[in-house]
Amino acid sequence: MRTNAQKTAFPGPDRQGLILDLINRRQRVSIAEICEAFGISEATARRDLEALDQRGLICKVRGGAIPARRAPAEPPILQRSNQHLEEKQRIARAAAALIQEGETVFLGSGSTVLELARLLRSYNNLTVITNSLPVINELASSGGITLVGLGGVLRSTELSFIGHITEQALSEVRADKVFIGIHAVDVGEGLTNAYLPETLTDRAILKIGREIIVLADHSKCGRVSTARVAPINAVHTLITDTGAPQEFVEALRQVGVRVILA
Amino acid sequence: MRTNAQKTAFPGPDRQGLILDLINRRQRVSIAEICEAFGISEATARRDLEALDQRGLICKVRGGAIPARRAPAEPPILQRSNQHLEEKQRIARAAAALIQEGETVFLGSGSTVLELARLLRSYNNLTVITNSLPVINELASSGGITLVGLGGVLRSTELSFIGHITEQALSEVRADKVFIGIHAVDVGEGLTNAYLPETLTDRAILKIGREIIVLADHSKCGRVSTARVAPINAVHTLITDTGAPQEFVEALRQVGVRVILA
DNA sequence: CGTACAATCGGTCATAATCATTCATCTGAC
DNA sequence: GTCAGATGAATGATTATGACCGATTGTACG
Repeated sequence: MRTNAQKTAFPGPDRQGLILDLINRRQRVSIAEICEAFGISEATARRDLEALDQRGLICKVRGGAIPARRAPAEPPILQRSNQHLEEKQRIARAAAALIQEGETVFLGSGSTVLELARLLRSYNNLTVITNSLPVINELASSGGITLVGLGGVLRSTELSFIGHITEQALSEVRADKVFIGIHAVDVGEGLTNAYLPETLTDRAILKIGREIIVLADHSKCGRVSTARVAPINAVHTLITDTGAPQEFVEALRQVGVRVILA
Repeated sequence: MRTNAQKTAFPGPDRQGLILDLINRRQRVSIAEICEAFGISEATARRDLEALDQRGLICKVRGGAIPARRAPAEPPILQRSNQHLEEKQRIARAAAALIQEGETVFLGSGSTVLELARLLRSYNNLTVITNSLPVINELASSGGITLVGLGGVLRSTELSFIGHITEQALSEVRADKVFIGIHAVDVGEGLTNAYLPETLTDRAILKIGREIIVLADHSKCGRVSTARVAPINAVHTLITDTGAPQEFVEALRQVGVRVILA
């Protein structure tokens, strides 16, 4: 009866999904650009933005819309992730090079590990276990990855799950490789963190993997923090950047830790 | 039960399989295209889509249908979540009114429950347990809420955690009130969902709370879906909107379910 | 500092497409 | 023949859309 099919447009709600993608990609999109891109009127574009804004997916501003930094709206981790960003990305690339398809890997919390997660989005046939909420968000929509979240009590400053629920879940899983960030690494004191309640969870994490790989930029090297997590010989591989003190790298290698300089 | 085969080339259920293939191949198919392709009326095309949607194989959108599972960006929850948005928000407000500070509540997955989570952001001294990633993101930055994530394997179409890790974590927690959405509610068949593997997790969820509160807009009422989750007497309270059929509400009250019309 | 101008916004309204529902008909099975 | 399920047409309800208009906001200019 009706043969209007070749109407190029995307009716209704699923156009909103495309608009959302557009906004997330371009960071800022004007009403006029949306009208042009989809061949719709200003009123409709406005309504779409209104609907997306209602659901908190974007943030309307005068003249258009910007992404709603909400899920990955990280308080402290956001500030930190810009420090040493270059080094962190290099470290993440070196870490990704250690991962093969078909493997099961654990990713811990921290901004460097998050960079690693970003690189894994396009992988196929990979199982990722994590207790980091930003990592989960980063990989949630990746079709090729089986994502296992650990659960537990959310520590809101770090956006990671910790506690006995986390530890119990850890006892149910195993990983080929464990990638964690750490607050401080020292040859004598080993791995140390700033937050005591997290220690037990960190120790449980170290037990689930055959190979422990620590990601730490040079600002963490040779430092000692409050809470002891594990001795240095728990670490198989440390990936850091070329800014790490030469003698620190040497000392680590002396005690049998493989050190990769990215 | 075996069907007929008449003048049309592709009778009944067989045709639905072909439609499913078509949708999966083309990503988006309009009603009119289906009518043309199979030589059937608009009404029949609609019925086929309805049947496929009920089984969770596709996702109906205005003007046609799209595949249920698709990698890019936000999954069907996005498409679905602005249908009946007004009703959902009213239902969410009625649900929030049942929550007092100091309580521990469980929030399930689904768009209506997500609206409830949005209302809880400003609460103080509240413990929220959830297996829904959107709910976690919504409440992650809320200082007054202790947030317990359940972990498990992430089901990417619904962004919820399911599986035996989830169920084990559930055995560790208890909640004063359990709020869940559901795909379909019927007096005789009770609660039913579209996705079979989720059933065990849903049942485990029902066990952790003293009071089970189901949130379902009127489009879910009197419907039956594929997988049985629980009989109707497992539900203590149903919150729906005023669009629910009067006789449905009456029948529920007859069997002892408290019904709140928002 | 205030005014004028333009862009943008939020709302109403009419229109057309789409949807859900009902009812009558058809087909094949028993 | 009777029956159940499937189908198609018709109907009223719902939704998406675009045009219009007054209100609001931002900005340039005197």
